[in-house]
Amino acid sequence: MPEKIVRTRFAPSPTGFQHVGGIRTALFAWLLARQNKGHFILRLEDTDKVREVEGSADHLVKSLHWLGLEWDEGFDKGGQFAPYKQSDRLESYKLWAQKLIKSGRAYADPYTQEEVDGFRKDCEAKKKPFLFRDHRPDNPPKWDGSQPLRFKSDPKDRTWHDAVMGDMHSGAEANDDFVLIKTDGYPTYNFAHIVDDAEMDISHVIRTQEFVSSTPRFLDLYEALGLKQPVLATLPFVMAIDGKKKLSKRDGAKDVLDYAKMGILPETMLNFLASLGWNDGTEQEIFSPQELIKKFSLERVQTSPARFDEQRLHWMNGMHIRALDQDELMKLCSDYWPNEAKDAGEDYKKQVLGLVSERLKLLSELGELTSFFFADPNVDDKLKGLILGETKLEASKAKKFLEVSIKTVESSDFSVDKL
RNA sequence: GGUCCCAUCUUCUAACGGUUAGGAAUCCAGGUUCUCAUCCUGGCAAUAGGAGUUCGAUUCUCCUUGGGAUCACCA
Repeated sequence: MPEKIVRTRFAPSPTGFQHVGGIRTALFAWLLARQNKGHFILRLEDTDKVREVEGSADHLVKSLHWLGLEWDEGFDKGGQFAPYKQSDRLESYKLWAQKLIKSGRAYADPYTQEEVDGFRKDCEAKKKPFLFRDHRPDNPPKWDGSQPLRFKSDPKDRTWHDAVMGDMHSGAEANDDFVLIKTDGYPTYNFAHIVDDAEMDISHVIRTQEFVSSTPRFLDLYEALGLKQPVLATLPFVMAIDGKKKLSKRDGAKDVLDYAKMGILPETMLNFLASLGWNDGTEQEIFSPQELIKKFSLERVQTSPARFDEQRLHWMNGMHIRALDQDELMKLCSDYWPNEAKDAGEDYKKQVLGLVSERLKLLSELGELTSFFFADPNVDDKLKGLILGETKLEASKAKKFLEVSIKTVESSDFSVDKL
């Protein structure tokens, strides 16, 4: 039997920029696909029209391009299972929904929003967990799209295997009747991603921990739809610097392209993100993208969360900068020269770069590190006046200026305290 | 509150049930380099707590504690 081809996907929703946590998920999915000569698919999960942010898709494409995480099929370039944008796939979801209705596994939710909220509050007051299925209507109306379509869950104990987390289990409480199709006609994530993964023949679903608690529902849905479940791989969170919360935009996570602006190299970012939750078991710390592809394995992914430590990122960037040859570095630096250097010749700049490349951690440091190579220093007139009694500094006087300065410094008590 | 996940230095992490618990970032002390940086040497620093299994537990089991996630017509 031929080994099934590995097909992984990255499926963000267009709600703004990509932060490094999301990118790490993309990276691991990409690594797995590349390692197995499989396909990496970029899908856009744009079913929440309220949260959608203009320009997100372009920004996403730009971010992945910068990192070199190229995809084989995607919402912007098509492919065998196009379209790859959920809002273009509504017919598919309706078809699968009809199947569920026919088999008695989906029903129209007859309640108003207020009624459901009432049920919920009731349970809260009684300190009981709220389960929609306790309010399942006996004779639901025929679904006409004006009501939410709900999944009729099959609550039971479930066990499953996660390629990273190992054996997992959950009780029947984890299953409930969730919404499949909203009243705006769009499917929910819970429904849409299952349908898409199946139709796009995704072999490995890689995502972060927040979905663990919904996994029993996904399993329920696979069963009801008669679909084979893909390999599930759950990644630990990338935590914010303070280590208290998963990294998120709300708590100040940075746009991955901000790191590009700072002069973090893409290979540094990939290396660093890979090191957050994965290592090859040796003491090697610096990996090229090619080495990552070769050595990555889901089995060696951690189960515990890691913090995003920028200090370590900067160190790693220095290591990657030093691994470049001067010509490559020269090319990358082109946007980072100080204003003073705009009239300087390439050869001169190259020499300057040679002098500072050893100490560069971020390309954006190039300006302050080199500006004095391109401009005469600005000597404070007041200081000159103080020492020489005059403010004009000609070549003949410069020597005297320095001599006096040295004497002044030497004769003073040049100690930390005095300073 | 229900359900679920997690737990080694400050941080990222290594350790077939047997190691003086290793490496890396940071910090400190030296050395090399006319400065800085690079580089080299050394140092500080951890198995959350308690039971159990075992000749032996960072590793397996249970409890406690702590942290996190999720309980939406968001993903």
